[in-house]
Amino acid sequence: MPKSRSAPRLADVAARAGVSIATASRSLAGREGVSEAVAAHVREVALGMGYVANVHARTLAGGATSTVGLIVHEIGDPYFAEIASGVIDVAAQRGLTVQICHSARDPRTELHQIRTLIAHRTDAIVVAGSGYTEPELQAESNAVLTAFQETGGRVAVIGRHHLTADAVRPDNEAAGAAVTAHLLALGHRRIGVLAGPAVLTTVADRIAGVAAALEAHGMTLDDVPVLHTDFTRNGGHAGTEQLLAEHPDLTALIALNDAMAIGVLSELRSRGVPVPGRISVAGVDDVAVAADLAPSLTTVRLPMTEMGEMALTMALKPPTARRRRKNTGHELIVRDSTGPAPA
Amino acid sequence: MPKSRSAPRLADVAARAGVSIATASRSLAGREGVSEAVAAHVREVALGMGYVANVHARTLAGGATSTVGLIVHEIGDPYFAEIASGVIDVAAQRGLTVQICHSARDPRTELHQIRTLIAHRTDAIVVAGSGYTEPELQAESNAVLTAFQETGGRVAVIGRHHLTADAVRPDNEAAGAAVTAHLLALGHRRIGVLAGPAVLTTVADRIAGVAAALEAHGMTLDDVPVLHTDFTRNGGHAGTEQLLAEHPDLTALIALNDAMAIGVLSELRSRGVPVPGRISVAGVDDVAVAADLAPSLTTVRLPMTEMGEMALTMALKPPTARRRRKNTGHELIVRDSTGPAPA
DNA sequence: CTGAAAGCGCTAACAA
DNA sequence: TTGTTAGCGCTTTCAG
Repeated sequence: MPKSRSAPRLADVAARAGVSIATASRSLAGREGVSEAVAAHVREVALGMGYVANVHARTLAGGATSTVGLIVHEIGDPYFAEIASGVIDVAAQRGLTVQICHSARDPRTELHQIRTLIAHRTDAIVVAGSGYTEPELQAESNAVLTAFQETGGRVAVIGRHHLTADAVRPDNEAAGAAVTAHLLALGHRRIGVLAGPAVLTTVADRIAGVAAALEAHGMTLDDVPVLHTDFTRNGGHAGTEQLLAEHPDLTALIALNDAMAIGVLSELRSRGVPVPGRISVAGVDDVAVAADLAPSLTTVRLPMTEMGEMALTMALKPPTARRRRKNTGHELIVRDSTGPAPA
Repeated sequence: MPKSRSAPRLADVAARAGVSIATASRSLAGREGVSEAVAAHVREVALGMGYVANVHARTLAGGATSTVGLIVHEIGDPYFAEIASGVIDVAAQRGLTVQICHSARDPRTELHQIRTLIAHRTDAIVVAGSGYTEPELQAESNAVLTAFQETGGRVAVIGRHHLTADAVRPDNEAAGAAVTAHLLALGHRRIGVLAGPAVLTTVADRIAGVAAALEAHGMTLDDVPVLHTDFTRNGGHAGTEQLLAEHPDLTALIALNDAMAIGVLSELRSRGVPVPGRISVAGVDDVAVAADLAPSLTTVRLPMTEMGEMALTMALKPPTARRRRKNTGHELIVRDSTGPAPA
């Protein structure tokens, strides 16, 4: 790290301005108890010297910290990139900086990253990756985060986690139900579901939504093939191949996120299968490019950027006795990738 | 920030282990001068107490910060998200954490973010956003970064910046030349260029490549309309409209990044213009979705993830007397959005 | 091999 | 209104 020899310190500013470091500190922090004239002078001197307070010293001394942590599965995934964008903007607005870590969809890595963030004494931690259906997988993370909160740390999660913290809850079940209902309304009955790992609550919840919509039409989940693969483009790609091999008569494919849906469309196109003429395709999330695919993708919009904003805003609020919970909205976006079931 | 009362400190570990804090520190840091037996015991006690060193105290005392900074224009842009992914992975591999800031394509904001990162005493700073053609716009940033480097900080930039630092240089000019040559080879002569803000070096360099390729065919930049709009999907969208209004006879459109190209394709599709039948479209970057658009996008691949990896790796190496420079490769990826010029 | 003690730069009582 | 001073938790000489 920088051998801070030579980086101007508060003491240097104080000396140059001819005041004590206490006065300098107050002036720079804009705190009470300094004559405006002196304060202005100090600020000017500091500016002239290019003084920037050492965040570590400030934090250690009990001043406000200034960083928050964000854990995503993978920032290259547009879903998380959009959430991150929201988090970063809210943070910047409040003079905070964001540390981003990858959990790589692995609970052990997630735990490790949580520990890292805690070591950095971030003011708050936002866990944006999906939760896990098995509580044991997050038990240790929960213990660590609970301890963190007991010492004054703030935590917010996005999604359904087995973590004791405030939460932003995407309408996953409603989203799953919405696409399914849409397809059913179009007359589809032979529907295939491409799902991510069953261990993710996001996947489980969306499937629950699918089931609910099916039941409203007198069907059950047993009537539709559900394939669990990676929650990525490749998962959608490979899954389509397998699903169609086993069920060549499917007329619609639901991908439980847009990344998978993109893989589905790609696979279908390379096979020359008309969409939606022969098979309709729908996703969930409404990532930015969904509208630009061809055919444009029917999906359910989840407000990712806003979810990031909400999560950090929530985390930064004074804690309440009870955990807060905030549901997102969702909106079915019908585009060109879905159409009536072929006769 | 966490009222660290109750978060175990080194002193607590030392007390519990029955040693001095100096010994505890050495043991935990794996430093010389402690009997292996004692060291092991201390580590065990620390683990048992869930002890995690306070990064701020450690940094203040002269240890390494273990965080690096990354400045991108906007993380929601896939180009930067992919770079960030590379940076984060390399960082994680070395036990470092990454602070990400948005510069929003504004030099003043960039300067502010650089200051912020320096205040955080990050070990290194990676500036991933494009540079500016006007040196004055980055003069202050350069001064600040130079001072940072003089105090031991490390800096690497991606792109052509007026900043004194190691640099990863995307083959922007070659990329611009490659798409242009490709289109010319297909017989196109009435080519329109959709460019981002002229003030960005990325844009300037890619245009220079376009010019070079044109000249190789006995043409010049004056023979093709160049429109400067936003370096985003919307820029491509709006730009297409304007360019076609003024030059209805164009047979090919070069967008200087894929985000714009996506906007171009979208606009063309909504107008019912056949691509590439009537107009060919090409981009630059090869973001992940380029292959999944319809028609799939002809573009030039720049290894974004790898660029992120290279930049941080470079920044983390011991500094050399001369600035390092590393060029990326590039590869023309011909897909379905380009075809022979209509007769 | 181990411990005591002096800071790192800043904030926040407490004095003046 | 301003200055003095005691830490914040850790690393690192310097003694023992």
